[in-house]
Amino acid sequence: MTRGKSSQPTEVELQMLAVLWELGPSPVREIHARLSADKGTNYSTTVKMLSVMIEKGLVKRDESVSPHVYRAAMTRDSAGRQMVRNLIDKVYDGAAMSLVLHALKSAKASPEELTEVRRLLDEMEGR
Amino acid sequence: MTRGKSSQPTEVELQMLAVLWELGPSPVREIHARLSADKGTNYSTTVKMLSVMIEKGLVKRDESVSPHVYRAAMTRDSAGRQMVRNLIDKVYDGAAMSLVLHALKSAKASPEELTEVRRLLDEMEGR
DNA sequence: TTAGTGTAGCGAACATTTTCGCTAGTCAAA
DNA sequence: TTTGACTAGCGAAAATGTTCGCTACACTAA
Repeated sequence: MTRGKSSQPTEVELQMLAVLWELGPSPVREIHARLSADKGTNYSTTVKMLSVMIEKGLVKRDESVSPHVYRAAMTRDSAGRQMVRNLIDKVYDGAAMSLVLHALKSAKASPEELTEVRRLLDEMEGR
Repeated sequence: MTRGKSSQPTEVELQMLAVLWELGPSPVREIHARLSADKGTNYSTTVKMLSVMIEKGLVKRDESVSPHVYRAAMTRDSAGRQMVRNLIDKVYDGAAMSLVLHALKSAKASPEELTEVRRLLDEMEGR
């Protein structure tokens, strides 16, 4: 039971979560449809992955309805925040701004979004 | 389906790279010293990891000197950019700004850094 | 009832990553 | 030359992650 480490979702787990974030709570069938579309994996694989993820607490399941309904245990935002924090620590050695710059450069942002970033900057500078 | 494969460094590989980025080109001995300090792994493990990473092209080795000298094949910046791009795709579904906002929020930025971000924003808005 | 269809789960094969034991080469001090 | 310390590398075990085959149960149309 030496659990306790808040490990990041693995590659496939993340793929799974992405589907769930996109579809919202769904039965295996639908999740699998999306997954097999770009990976061609077996239905059993999807079921198994889901069950592994339940054990890890990454997804929740509603068993009260006929085809059980699965949903992501965390929102896209909170997973994102967690992974950003992780990336900042591991790669940028805590220098979050480096990551911000990289992200900005790899983006095609709308004016509204840029305005939002600007607003947050103002806030941080205490204006 | 041509799926581009940009296999990200694994957990331990990233840890290794981080040490290399911090120390600069170094012999195994020094790399191992850092690593075992926070992981307690064996010397052989460090050597092996390094050799695996050479095969994957993640590190380079200078064999012309007595204790061979290893260095990261990519800079912290370029690895960072790659991983940011990956994170944006996988988690934020292409919405880079969401990541920027998360990163900003988890940061304690210096005025200089904020100014730099602002400058980049101006540039992007074509001012 | 029975055949057929969709859902759930288990255990094991397989793949990849991480760890280490053991062997061997080099170099220099005794 | 022998010994001991350090360096390098190989192969395989251990750990983790991914895939699937096979079984079983529930439901419903005939």
